[in-house]
This record gives sequence, structure tokens and C-alpha cells, in this order.
Amino acid sequence: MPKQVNHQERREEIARALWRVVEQRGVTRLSLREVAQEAGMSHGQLQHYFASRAALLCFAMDFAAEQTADRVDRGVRELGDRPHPRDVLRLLLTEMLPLHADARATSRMSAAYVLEALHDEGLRTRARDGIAQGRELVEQVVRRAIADGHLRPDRDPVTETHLLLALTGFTPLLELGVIGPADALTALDAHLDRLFAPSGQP
Amino acid sequence: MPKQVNHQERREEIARALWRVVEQRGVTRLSLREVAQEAGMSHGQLQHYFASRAALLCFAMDFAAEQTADRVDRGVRELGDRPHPRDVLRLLLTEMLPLHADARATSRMSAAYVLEALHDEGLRTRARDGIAQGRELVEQVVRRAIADGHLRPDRDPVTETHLLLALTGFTPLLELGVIGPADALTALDAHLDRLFAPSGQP
DNA sequence: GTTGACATAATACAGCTGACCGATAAACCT
DNA sequence: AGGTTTATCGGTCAGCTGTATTATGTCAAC
Repeated sequence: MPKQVNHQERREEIARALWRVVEQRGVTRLSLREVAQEAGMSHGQLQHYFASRAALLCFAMDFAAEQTADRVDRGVRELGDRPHPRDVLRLLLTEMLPLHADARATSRMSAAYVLEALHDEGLRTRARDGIAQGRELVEQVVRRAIADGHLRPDRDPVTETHLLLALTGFTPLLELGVIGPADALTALDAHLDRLFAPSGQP
Repeated sequence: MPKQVNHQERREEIARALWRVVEQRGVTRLSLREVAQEAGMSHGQLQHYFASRAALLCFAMDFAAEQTADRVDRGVRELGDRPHPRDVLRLLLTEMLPLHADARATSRMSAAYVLEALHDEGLRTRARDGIAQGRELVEQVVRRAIADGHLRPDRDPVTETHLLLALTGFTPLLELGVIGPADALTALDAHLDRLFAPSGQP
């Protein structure tokens, strides 16, 4: 064969090409041939690395989630040893919203994936488990914040977690330009301010 | 000619069939032939009422927005003469979230539409204008609530409007079953409680 | 009863889709 | 050296897509 190639690397390269197709040309244009062209390889070569379209989609989605988690981890590390939970939550949400190129790519990918997952049992459980895991992580941060006295103890950690996750609802507003990034950040900060406000002063 | 047929009615019937396809079979299955089959008519007949796929999509989306607005109007009327703004906002959001069959159909339709609109200039401005109009309506309710003393005057109406709209972010969580309808309503009420809380008691 | 607008149907068409196959060549392992 | 594995490519296939065209049916008005 030609040079022994790193399969994982090649697959990630293809996944990135897929993201680019989804971001720049749209979900409707997502086909093996388009992805292959974007990745600069032949249709047949792509099929050598992914047996089916579904397999490619799954990998691209898992990779997107992984990359997002990495971005968050990197950001958290920059926050120092004992980061304030407010900063952690803010980071989590800003990395999930389409506020910069990387986040936008993975965000659109996720949206397309969810829409497909609604009618595919396999994708559905996969997507649900992934999001549920993220939900759990946020709830853990919230509970910890309560335990550490950063949040009023009468806050329900589950409800607060859900409200935080709901803020990803800015996504379509941002994508369509109904609101700008500054608006989203202002609103996000307002919510966090209120969440972390000491009792007696809303 | 044969029986004079009501064009508008027929088109709405087709649009409903399209919703059903999107809801039950998924966006990827959305084709003229599938819609025609779902509507119980021939492929050619459907083309008699919609010159192109794009025209059908636009109509189905406009009709969905219109139906949602109608549901909200009907609900507001049930709230009596001078409804509390909290109830109005709650109604608005519960009708936008996929909490019952009608809302779920239009919700999925909207999601698919937004995803397509990102890469089609025509659809894009159409979608943005529609959402911006809804945003304006919510802001008006918020401003009115402040003027009437239901909301603390130091609330920024724009930020509060954005935070309310962001609550549509529950949609994917509900659709995938990560959270249940009760969770969404609990969180929604918690947010409204906090929004309408008098100053000095968060 | 002929005309003509409208409703419905059937089919053709060019394009793209994903899955699949075979050929070729390069690199590895005995 | 010879056999095996891996990589890449090109092409075929049936199926579906949106669009376009044509044919047939239907009924009101003249």
C-alpha cells in the first residue's frame, strides 16, 4: 500500500470537512460526494474510511461533542485552580452558542443531528445520552455552587440546570441575526447575575 | 370545469400533510412525492397547487406561524379582558414549545425551516423578519408590564425579552426526552416567578 | 354542442444519492 | 520473492429527487 495512514486522523479530517459542508453549504447539501470533494479526496476513498453514511454522521457528531468538551476544558483550565462556578457556567454556554467559528460549526452540526435523531432509534438514544451527560455535568456544577455557598440554598439545582441549558435557545436567534452576539452575552450575564445574586437582592 | 375547489383550503390541507411528514418521518424524508402520498393525492395534483418545492416550503412555514399565532390569540382571549402579562408570556412560550401535538408539528417545521434558511438568502430574510416580529411582540408585552407596575422598572426590557425567547431552548431537550414536559413547565414558571418578583425578594 | 378554463393524472427526464464492486498499486510480512 | 494487506480510484447500479410535459376528465358559459 502507499504510506501507512493514521486512520483516526484521516477520519477526523473527513469529519471536519463534513462540518464545513454543513456550515457553508447547508444540511441539504450533505452527501458523501460533497464531503469527499470538500476533503479533497475521491468518493471511493471516503467510503474506505466510512462504511456508510450513518457511520460517518455518528463519528462526525461524536467528534464534534468531543471537540466542544475539549474547548470547555481548555477554557476551564485557563480560569485557574478553583474557578468560580459562575465563570465555568458562562464558559460552558458561550462555547455551546454559535459565537465563533469553531462553535458555530459544531452547533450547526448538532442541530442537524438532533433533527435526524428524532426519527432514528439508534441516533436518538445516542443523542439523548450525550445531552443527558452534559446536563448531569451542569447540574453537578450547580450543586457544587450551592454547597460552596455561591448560590442561595433554596435554589432547586435541577430547575436551575434546566434554565441554564435553555439558554442555548439563543442559537437560532444568533444564526438568523435576529440578535447579535453582544445581546446574547448581555442576557446570559443578566441570567447569571440573577442566579448568583445573594438573597434579599434579586 | 370540475367542482370549483377552494385553493387556499387545499393548500392548507397540503401544508398539514407536509407537517405530518416532517413530524412523523423526518426532514430527510420531505419530498413532493411523500407529501402528496400523505395528503392522499397524486404527485401531479400537488404540483398543480404548488409550482415548486420552495413555494410549498414557504407556504407551509407561513401557515405554521399563522396557526401558532392563532393558538396564542385564542389562549389570550380565554384569559379575559385584562390578562396578566405573566399569563400572556407563559402562554406564548408554552405554545412555542413542543408540549402538545399541534405545537410539536409546527415546532419541528420551524427547526427544519431555520436550518434551510441559513443557506438561502430568500428564506433567511423571511425567517429573520418573522422571528424579529415575534420578538417585537414579546418586548411590547414586557414594556407594558413594566409600565403597569408588574415588573420592576430597573429591568431592561430588551434583555428580559431575549431571556424569555431563549427559553425555546427547551425544545431539543423535550424532543429527545432529556427532560419531560413537567420539567420544562417548572423551569418556565421559576423564570417567570423570578421575573415578576417584587424588588427586595428575589 | 362546442369551447375553454380548470382539476387530476401519468409519465418522462436529467440529476444526484448511497451502496457496491473490481482494478491497480504500494507497503508490509514472512 | 511471494503472498497478504491496505489505500486509492473509477465505475456501475437501482432508487429517489424536483421539474416539466402531456393526456384525460369535468363542468360552466356561450
